Order: sequence, then C-alpha cells, then structure tokens
Amino acid sequence: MDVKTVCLGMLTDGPASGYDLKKNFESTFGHFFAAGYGSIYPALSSLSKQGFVSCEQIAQEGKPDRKVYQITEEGRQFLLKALENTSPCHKIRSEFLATMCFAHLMQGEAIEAVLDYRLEEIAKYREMFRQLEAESMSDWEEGEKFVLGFGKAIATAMEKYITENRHLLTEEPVAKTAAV
Amino acid sequence: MDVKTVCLGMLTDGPASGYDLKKNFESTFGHFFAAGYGSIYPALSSLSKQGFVSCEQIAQEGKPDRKVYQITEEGRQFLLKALENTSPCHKIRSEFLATMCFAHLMQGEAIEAVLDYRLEEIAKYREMFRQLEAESMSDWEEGEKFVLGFGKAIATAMEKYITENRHLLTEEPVAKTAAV
DNA sequence: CGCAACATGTAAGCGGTTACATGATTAC
DNA sequence: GTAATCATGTAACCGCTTACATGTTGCG
Repeated sequence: MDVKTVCLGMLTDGPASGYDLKKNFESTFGHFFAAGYGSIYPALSSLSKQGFVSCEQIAQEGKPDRKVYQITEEGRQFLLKALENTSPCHKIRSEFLATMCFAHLMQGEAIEAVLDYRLEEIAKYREMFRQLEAESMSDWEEGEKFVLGFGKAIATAMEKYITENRHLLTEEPVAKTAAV
Repeated sequence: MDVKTVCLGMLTDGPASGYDLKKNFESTFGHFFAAGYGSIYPALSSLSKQGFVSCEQIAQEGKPDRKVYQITEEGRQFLLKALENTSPCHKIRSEFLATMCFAHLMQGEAIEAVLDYRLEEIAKYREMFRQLEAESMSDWEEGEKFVLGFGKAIATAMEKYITENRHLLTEEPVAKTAAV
C-alpha cells in the first residue's frame, strides 16, 4: 500500500484537497504513515488520471485554485481490492535502535541525550493522541480508534522500557572478574 | 544513518564479508533495520572507495572470492562522528495500521485474516528473539541486549493490544440509538 | 534429486524526500 | 514586522528494492 492508496482511503471520508489530506497525514496517520506534499500532490493527479478520483476546481482570490477531490466508483472498487491484501506489512526503520546497538562506542552523555530525545518524541506523540481524543474522536470509525489505541499502547511500552532499562547503557560496567 | 553507516558499525565487531553482514541484518537488526544484498554490497564497495574499510580478498574454489572487510581508523572516526547525532529517528511505515483505519470498508473475515497474519509475524519475531538469546547472547554488548529487550517489549505490547482490542473491529456494531 | 547455504555482484526502476517557486491573509 | 495558515505544484535527487546473473558444496 502506497501513498496513493492511503489518499484514496482518506477520500472515502468525504471530498478533500491535497492540503486537507496533508493534515490527516500529520495527525491521525502521522505516527505510522508519513507523507509530504511532494508525495500527495503527484498521488492525487495520478489518481485523477486513472479515474479513481474526480476533481472540482474552486477559484479563490489571491490563492491558487482549491482542488477538491472526490473518490469515484472505480476508485472505491480499486481501494476495496487493495484492502483485500491480508498480509500488509508493518516496518520499522530505526536509527535510534541502530545507534543504541553501538552505544559502547559512545560517551555516556551522548547516550543520555539520545535516550532523552527519544522520550521527548514519544511525549509529543502522546500529546498529539491526547488532543485527537479530546477534539474529534466522537465521529471516528472503530478502525481509527483501534489504530489510535495501538499508537498509545506502543508509546507506553517504549517509554516504560526506556526508563526502566536505560541504566544498562549508561552505567559504568561492573569491573569484570578476570577471565579464567 | 543509512545502510552504509550500519555496515561500518557492524564491522567494529570484527572483520566480515557482505554475506556475513547480511546475516546480521536478518537476525539482530532484522526487526528494526532491514537491508538486502542490493544495498549491502554497494555500501561496502563505497566504504572501500572512501577508505573507511579495507578489503582482503580470499580466493576460494568454485565460489566467488570471499571479500573480508575491516574497518580502518578513518572509518572508525567517521562512525563516531555519525553516532554523535543525538536525534536519530525511529520511523514506522505500517500498511497494517493503514488497512485497519479502513476496516469499516472490509468484510469481517478479511479483517480477522489481517489481524491473524500480524499476530503470526509477531510470533516469528518472538521466536527469533528466543533463539538469539539462547545461542549467542553471552558475548553481546549492553547496547545489543537493550535493543533486543526493546524489540521484545514492543512485540509483547502489540500482541496484547491486538488480542484485547480486535473485537472492536470485527463485532457487529451495536445498533445505534437514534440520534437526538 | 532437490534444496539450503555459501558467495558476489549489477542494473533498472520505484517511491519518496527535499528544495524550490509563489503569494495573499490573518493573528500576535 | 513576522510568523503561521492557506494552497498548489515541479524537479532533482537519493536510497533502497527487486530481479537478474552465476556456480559449488553438502545434506537429507
């Protein structure tokens, strides 16, 4: 599943512009599927060429025309087919964990800084989740609630693990008893 | 941090061939930083050109020469610099969660299948962790243990969340009481 | 007999990131 | 005045994936 398909999925919720979708990518989808304008706009124009979305151009003063996209019946069919894939992946690409693998090559302060930064990032996600719940959760589909809960559960687990185990990385290793 | 830098890091553990590194990418690093031969071999030859690794070519009968790479002092310096980045990212790209966001467009059976597949994948990681612990953990750096523990903690949290909340996605929604 | 492990690489292509380009309006 | 929001897009680039290409040894 690529950015195109996710855009199509977002449009099942109602017509939207590329700009609108970007906000979705930043909020609801932000923690597990990132995308920038450089992916979104080309995706929409490609979907349009394929006939999976229709586009209504709304003139505006001072701003570029607002292009509001709507999913078509063919688009909906295509999306449903895409969702039939029963083995979607879940990939992690973590420079954080890679760095921690080489912690023994780093200075204690640097390790602490990396761990603190990670905790801050998690806290940001937490805050985002909190706001989403407060603001707009009432009209969500169950799926979206499930995904939000998933994000929260993982955030909690990461936070807990890091705070409980960071000492392993930063404490001076106990003098090893001489081998043999 | 890219594949090149991770390869360089792996070589601090001792000389190795591309083939050897691939095994590392499949075991220890597999759950958070994937890489195939198509990334590894070019990475090594690039590192070699930059003088960050030296290469000893060992002739073999019937097989291509085994190329054993060793990190150089310049390589080590470069790696240490790279590890100074105190804000390494941790990215998730999840087709699984994206799919679940659109669960309301899917049939119950398909949703179940996706969830079951995810649980199976997690179980595979779990099994891999178990084997790593049994086999080779004694000579690991603290960092590697930390990262393995991290993987286990996240796997546990995901498993728990999915099993406890999957019913939200697959049960028939309770008939909504008429609005207002 | 067939498969897994050993062992290296190239080349095309894809998907996504980043930087660039433009510019009005509104809130602080 | 300056930053954020609204609003769209292109183009170069980068890094990684996938498929291809080749061939031996050893195990069950």
